[in-house]
This record gives sequence, structure tokens and C-alpha cells, in this order.
Amino acid sequence: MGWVLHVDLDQFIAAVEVLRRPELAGLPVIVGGRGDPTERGVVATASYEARRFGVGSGMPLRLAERKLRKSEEEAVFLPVDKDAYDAASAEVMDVLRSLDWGGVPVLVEVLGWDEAFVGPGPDHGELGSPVEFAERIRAAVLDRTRLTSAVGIGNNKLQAKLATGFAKQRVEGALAREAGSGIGEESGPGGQERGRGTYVLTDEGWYDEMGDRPTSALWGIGKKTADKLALLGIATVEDLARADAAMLAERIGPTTGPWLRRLGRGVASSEVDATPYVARGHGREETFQEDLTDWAEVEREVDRIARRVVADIAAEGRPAVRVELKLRYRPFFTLTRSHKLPAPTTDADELAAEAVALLDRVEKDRPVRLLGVRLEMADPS
DNA sequence: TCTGGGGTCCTAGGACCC
DNA sequence: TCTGGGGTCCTAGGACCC
Repeated sequence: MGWVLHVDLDQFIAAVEVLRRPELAGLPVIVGGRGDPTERGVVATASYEARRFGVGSGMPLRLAERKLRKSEEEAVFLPVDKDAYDAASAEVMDVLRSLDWGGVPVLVEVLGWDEAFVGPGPDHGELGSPVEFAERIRAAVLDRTRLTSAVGIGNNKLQAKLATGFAKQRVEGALAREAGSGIGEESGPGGQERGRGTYVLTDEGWYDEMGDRPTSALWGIGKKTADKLALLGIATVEDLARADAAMLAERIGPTTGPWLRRLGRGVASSEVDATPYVARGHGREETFQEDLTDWAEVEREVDRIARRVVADIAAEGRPAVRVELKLRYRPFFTLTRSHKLPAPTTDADELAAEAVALLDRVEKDRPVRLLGVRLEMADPS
């Protein structure tokens, strides 16, 4: 049976901010939007200190500000700095790629800024304990980037990913208990004690660990799908595992139904795909601080956003093959319109005109909250 | 307190063709 | 005349994830 590990940095965005501004350590730090809690925007990451006041990701900045007003300490709101996180993330991934397991370099599949799957490279020798290797990963990342992490271990990617979540829960639970009892209050998040930030979830332990949990505990099942499954009498992971395959295919879909059943059984790929990420497309969207009511302004904004996206794809040297416009009306009704181009192009005037032309296919007499433009690119040759 | 931004993949209906 | 079946492309929307 093979092994896959999943590495996930602790509080990645907040941690990067604290590293370059050490005076923020120990303060409630909230990163989101432009860093102005009076603006429209949501929390990207909240430090542990901020979470204590009930602030979490996805929460409107205005609400976070209200909650933290009760805090004794000065809360710090910071803007999202994508370039800084890109750079820190690249460092972490380089550390992971530099590791050997069983005598050969590991394979690393990057999932986002702060996560990756790590698996044994081809033709490896004796692997030894995956728990030992997980500790080596965490030590190397901490040593070379000063960032703490959790590592999940499984027989496949699904199990490893879920295991990381359990590792984090255990660390956070321990920290909360210590804070409550006054022990180790200064140790901060991500205590790197051996074993604490590592968790193992395998085929063998699958049903003991997961069987009674709701289906939404699975990676890939959100609220909507969980509700849909509940209507079919499927509440837990074990229910899902036992469900009739043909019924799931018929009620959920020919691809998604069987996939959900595999999730319930803890079955997933263990193949770590280290091929570099190639984007399908790029887009930008913007929520306006005040809804737009002047249609000429809407057209100007679409033109402006489109040109920024053209610059983004030009940086990759790949032409656009499809233009998509996204529009959100007040109060929160969202729609999209898209158009496949007659021929791939990188021409900014042409692409901006295509995006603006898509506005002809929507209602013009309603206040606009958000505009977005997305360009799908040709496959790289 | 009204609800970000950047992505991916799947589904489903209609057009169109044979 | 009241009418098939399959395949593929295009478009819009839904769901999920970080």
C-alpha cells in the first residue's frame, strides 16, 4: 500500500505578514480586501488571536471590525498582497521539492499557495516510516522558511488531505485547552512538537474515523451536495459508501454519482502529479464600493478590467479563445455571458471590444455591484 | 454585516449535422 | 408528413475549493 502526504501551512497569509512585520506577533491580524475594514470586502485570513473573537475567513471586513472593537488589543487590518504570498509559497514548494524519500527526490503536486501533496518519487528505495518523513517535512519547512505546517498521511490523496484537517484540529484543540488553563499561552500557533501536527488516515482506519461523520466532511462535498444526498436518505459517510451505485448515477449524474460513492469509501487517486500547473484561463473581477448606475461607466469599467486581463494572459504568451463577462446586480444576482472568439487573439482592443459587446446581452437598467472579465486561453502548444 | 477574488470541473439544453 | 437517434459544439449556470 502506497503513501501520500499532504502539507498545509498554518495560517499561511497571516504568518507571512507577521514574518515581515514581527511587531504584529500576538496581535489580532486580519488580512482581506484593501485592508480597510470600512470597505466592501471579506477576510482572507485571520490570525489565531483574531479568531478568538469569532473572526473567520469569508466574513465581511465590516463585521470583523465590529467584533474586534471589543478586543483589548489593537486589531490590525492588512491588504491582500498577492506577490508576497506567491513568493513565500514558491519558497515552501522549493523546500518540498528538495526533499528525498527512499533515496530519490519526492514528487510535489501544488494545490494552492499553502498546500501540496508529496509522494515518493519513481524507483525509490526503502521508504521507512511516513510519520518520520512527515516530521522531516515540517522541520525542513520551518527551518528554511520559518513557517509552521501540518502534515496529513494517507494511502491516497483524499485521505491525506482529510488527515491534515484532523492534525490541525488537534493542534488547535490543544492550544485552546492550554490557553484556557494558562499553560503555554506564549507558545503560539503551530507548536512544532513532535507528532502534534501530523495525522494518519488510511484505508484501515477509514470507517472508524469517517464512517459516522456527515458527508460534508469529505473533500469535494459541500453544503448543496450534502443537502441533495440527505434527501436521498444519505447522511453519513458510511451511508454514502453503502448507497446503491446505479441510484447515485441516476439521481446525481453519471460522473458525479459514482465519484461521490468512491469518496464515501475513501477511494481516490494516490498518484502525485508533479507536472507544472497550466492555467485554463485568467480573470479579474471587482466589487465596486458603490453600485454603478450609469451604463456608460459600466462600459468603461468592463473595458478597463478586460485590458488588465489581456495583460495577464499576454504575460503567458497564450492567445484568448473565449471571453466571459460576469455581472452582479444589486442586491446580489449574478449572471455570466460568454462568447467563443472566431479566432484566437491577443489583441487588447479586440478583446476589450468583445467584452463590452457582451453587455448588449444583459439588462441595462439595474444597479451593478460587480463586474468581471475572464479570458480562456488556447492550450499551450 | 449584506455576502471577495481566483480558479476548476460538471451538467444540461439547444443548435446543428449526419 | 407529427416525425429517429447519435455525436459534437456552444452557452449558462451550479458547485466546490483555496
